[in-house]
Amino acid sequence: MPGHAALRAVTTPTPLRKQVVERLREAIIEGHLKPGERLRERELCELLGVSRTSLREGLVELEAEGLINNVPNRGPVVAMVSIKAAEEIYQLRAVLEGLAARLFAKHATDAQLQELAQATAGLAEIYRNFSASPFLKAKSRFYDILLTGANNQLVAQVLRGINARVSQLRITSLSDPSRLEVSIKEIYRILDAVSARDEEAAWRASTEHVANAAEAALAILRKQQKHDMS
Amino acid sequence: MPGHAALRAVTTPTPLRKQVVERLREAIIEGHLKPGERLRERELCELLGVSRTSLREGLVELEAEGLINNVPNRGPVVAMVSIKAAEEIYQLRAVLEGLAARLFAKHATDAQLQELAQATAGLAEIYRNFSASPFLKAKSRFYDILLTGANNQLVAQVLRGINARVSQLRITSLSDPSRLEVSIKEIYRILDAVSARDEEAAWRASTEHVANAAEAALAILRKQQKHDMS
DNA sequence: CACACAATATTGTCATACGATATGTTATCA
DNA sequence: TGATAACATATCGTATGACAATATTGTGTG
Repeated sequence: MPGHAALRAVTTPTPLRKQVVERLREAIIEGHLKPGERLRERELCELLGVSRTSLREGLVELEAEGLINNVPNRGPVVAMVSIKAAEEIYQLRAVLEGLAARLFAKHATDAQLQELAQATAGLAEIYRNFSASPFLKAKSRFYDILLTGANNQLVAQVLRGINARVSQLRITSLSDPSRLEVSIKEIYRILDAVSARDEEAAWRASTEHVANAAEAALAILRKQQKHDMS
Repeated sequence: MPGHAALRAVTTPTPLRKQVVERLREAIIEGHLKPGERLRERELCELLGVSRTSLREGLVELEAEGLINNVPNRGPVVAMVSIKAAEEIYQLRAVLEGLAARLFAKHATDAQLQELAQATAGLAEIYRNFSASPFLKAKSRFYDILLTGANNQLVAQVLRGINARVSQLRITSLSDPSRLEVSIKEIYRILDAVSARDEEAAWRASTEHVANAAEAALAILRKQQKHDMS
């Protein structure tokens, strides 16, 4: 927009609390704060440069998200994701993504369908000359489109919430390279189903995709845990 | 060792923040705080007899739960449940309860199955000489058993969260008396399915039950809204 | 070495303060 | 008069300091 340089976009500065939440969430997902680790308020205040007031409000939000547990009079601890919890997460994810796919098949515009097709093609392309970071980015793009087209913000919100917890495990589709190829095929199945506006097929393809991913991930997790014990 | 935490919980008084959350949540669900109503911190502090610190921490939690919206520099507002939001909630509830029923069919002990049968019988009994409050209590008992037997705490937690939002609508199964009888039949269908350990049937019975309830509730909601406009 | 006990750290809650933004009111001017 | 600018007030976002209650750590004693 030329002219009127004085006009700034109406932008409310992000509240400190939100920034706290974002930075801590990232630190937990990235693994800089490890499961079981205690979080001392004083430390975090200094680290983030905010007052206890804002910090504690942020912690409450993270607790609601399930990323930390609050032990009375001991303060917050980075949540431990047990294998049981991981199973629960995958069970939930399956029906959530299934629902999203079904709703996408029902509601998505043709433009959104096309976007999803492009995203899928991009995913396959990256897979051919593989590289991790772009792959994850492309996958996240796929789900963004899917959730937008599904037109159910609540499902999107819940999915985002539990995804943070899965990320903590750092068990992605990449952990088991042998699954990558079949994983891509499963995604194409989802795309085909929604393209055909076949809700049932979209549901099946999506839930089965998650179930398979869960199987692979949980196998790795169980092996890891056994290893940890020695 | 788990179990210690439970012991401590008995000993320690519930934190003020939690009490704030409970009381406000109840006030919202009961309709004493109405959708769209502004919540002034100062007022609530006096009303609840707590400091702004504790109150605000509670508000953060309620916001995460979706019961209030925070408008920057204007403070929290009791969330408005639009018809669109209600639709989204019912869509989500259907798959969550479906999953719970399926998991119950798979994992529940025989004792839990029997409990569920009793709860269902109790529900039918109350229906015969009807009275609202015990009916709702019995229904909530049914779901408690179902969710316990499903053995997925995450699903239970999410369901509890969104149920608070549905309650806000004060559209219960009671709003449409003509649906009550068929509703009971649907619940028996769920019971029969899980009793037979038939996961697929449990899934179908449960999702269809919610879908039917949604249809009835949304019809009433739409009518209400039309009426509000005049 | 185990155990009691004192010293210290940390959390939960409160009161107070102050700038920034939003709302409401009054004064001013065309 | 009606619109608008200037001002006054309410409320939020954040910070600081305080203090009791509980948890953790360190120390001395039997």
